[in-house]
Amino acid sequence: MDTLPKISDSEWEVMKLLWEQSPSTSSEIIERLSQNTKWKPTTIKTLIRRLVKKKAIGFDDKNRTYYYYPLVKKEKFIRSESRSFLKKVYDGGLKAMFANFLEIEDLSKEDIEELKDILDEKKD
Amino acid sequence: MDTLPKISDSEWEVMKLLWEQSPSTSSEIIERLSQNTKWKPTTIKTLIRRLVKKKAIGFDDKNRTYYYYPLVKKEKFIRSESRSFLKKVYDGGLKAMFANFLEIEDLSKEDIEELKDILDEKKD
DNA sequence: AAATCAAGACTACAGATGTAAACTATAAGT
DNA sequence: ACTTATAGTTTACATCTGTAGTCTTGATTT
Repeated sequence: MDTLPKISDSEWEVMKLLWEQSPSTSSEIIERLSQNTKWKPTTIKTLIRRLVKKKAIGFDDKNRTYYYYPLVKKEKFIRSESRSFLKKVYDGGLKAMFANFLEIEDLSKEDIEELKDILDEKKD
Repeated sequence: MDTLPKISDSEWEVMKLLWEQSPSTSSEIIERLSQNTKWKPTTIKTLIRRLVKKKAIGFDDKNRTYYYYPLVKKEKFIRSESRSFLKKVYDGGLKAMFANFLEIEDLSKEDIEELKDILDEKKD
């Protein structure tokens, strides 16, 4: 497929779990999401169902229990999401965006060094 | 105010115009937005109206024509939007985000140097 | 003064989203 | 076999979004 399905903010949480660990059953997903959110199990089931409908995730049916897994690669998603964010908020200005993040986030000296290293690698 | 209103993607386009140039009349906004979008004038008027309702923008009424201007500062918005993006997509991992953007976007050597300078200043 | 135009207000309407309760069917325990 | 717990399905419902048409009213033109 070429066009990535649109994933809502809440659905993202489910995707992130599955990208991190799949296949997972819905109870596992519910279990883990309940730790960080206040969502009721049915809410999470709805999210799962919608992701299936959007073809963002699939599942294997092993005697009545579904094992869910992502159908779209994390990288593709992150890339697309990152691009649209950059465009929407910074009008595509990567440097402006970087500068802004450097200002609004607290960075330790170590972080700063690491970031410089990352930048250096790019300069090859 | 403490809680920023939620601004939709389309509404952002209006905000960006007003942050850049305000006050503006609706015809000016319509005029300028029509260049980059396919929105009908009424669509744009709806966006403006919703932003007023959300208290993201305000207006002065000068004999039947409204002059709109932002009620929330660009910086606050960008900051909040940036933070939630970082959290949602990169789980708050600034370094991961940087590395990823450097991969998918192009930065000139000069840009990289500038960013490193910013980092150095940060290190004070 | 009558007709017309422009700006804003009101109405519309389908699809997405957040949030969840109710229902169903099956597997498992007693 | 009967009850119960469980996973999945259906239904719900208000709000937000994208997208726009219609209506009203004061201003402008003839």
